[in-house]
Amino acid sequence: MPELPEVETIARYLRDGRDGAPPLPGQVIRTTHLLWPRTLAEPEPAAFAAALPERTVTGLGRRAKFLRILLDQGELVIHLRMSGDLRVEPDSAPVQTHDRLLLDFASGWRLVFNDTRKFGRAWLLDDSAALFAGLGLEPFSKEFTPDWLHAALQTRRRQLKPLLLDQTFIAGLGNIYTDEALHLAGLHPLRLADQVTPAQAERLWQGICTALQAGLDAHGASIDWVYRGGSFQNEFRVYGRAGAACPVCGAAVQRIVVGQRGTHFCPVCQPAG
DNA sequence: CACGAGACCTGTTCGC
DNA sequence: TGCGAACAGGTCTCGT
Repeated sequence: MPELPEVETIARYLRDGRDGAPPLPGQVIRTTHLLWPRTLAEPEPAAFAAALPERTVTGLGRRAKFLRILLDQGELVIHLRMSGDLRVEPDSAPVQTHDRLLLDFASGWRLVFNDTRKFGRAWLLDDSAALFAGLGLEPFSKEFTPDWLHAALQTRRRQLKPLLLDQTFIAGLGNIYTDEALHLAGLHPLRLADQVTPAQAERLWQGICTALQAGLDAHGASIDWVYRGGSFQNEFRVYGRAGAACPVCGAAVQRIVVGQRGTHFCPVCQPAG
């Protein structure tokens, strides 16, 4: 579920507090409960349980789709993958189906990592540099420019859709925002990267920035049974709209499969070749 | 280097 | 109504 805008939205909620729940910074961990061992990528469960009590949350952050819970010593990194979600509630609240990891704070509040499909992972690290090594540029960084994008595209001979999903190229795009960005740019998802002109690269850069910012402004997208209050799903131009009218030209949105991912585009606004 | 298939998981929706 | 297939916001690994 979560792409950059969703993870960033969750990080902001955790940092600032929401719906009566307190901000996480300042919270002191009292104890942990690991309900599904494979959710913990590192370290071993015993070391994890022994290390966290008494540590204090000092801040929240995000790198790519990784959520960073900074501690007075080290940090807890969480990747929500397809179905993960985080919530803050009193530690007296009943454990829910698919809850995988609980952090109980001395204040009586609790952070819960819920993850239906069990793809999500958590790492307790002294230093996250190694985990983040190899990730591509952040789309909201000053280094991400039309010129950089055009030059980077020239070095790859890949279809745009899978390339934009590649986290070592640009970090944070997922299936929704990639389809939306390509539609905004008027570029076919199967176009080859090294055939993109400077003008087209600039449109793609703008499409990526516009789609991600719109997602952030809407507090992310909420679909199906995973709901967090975001509303970007109401603004989808092509994602999940196969057969419906393109908002620009009215043609029927097409769905194809690229790299095993559903891919949505307008055949008129995003011509092949 | 690029690509496709399979794995990891559970749940919902679709088609017959 | 029942039941299997297809599909879902992600990423890793392996074989070609």
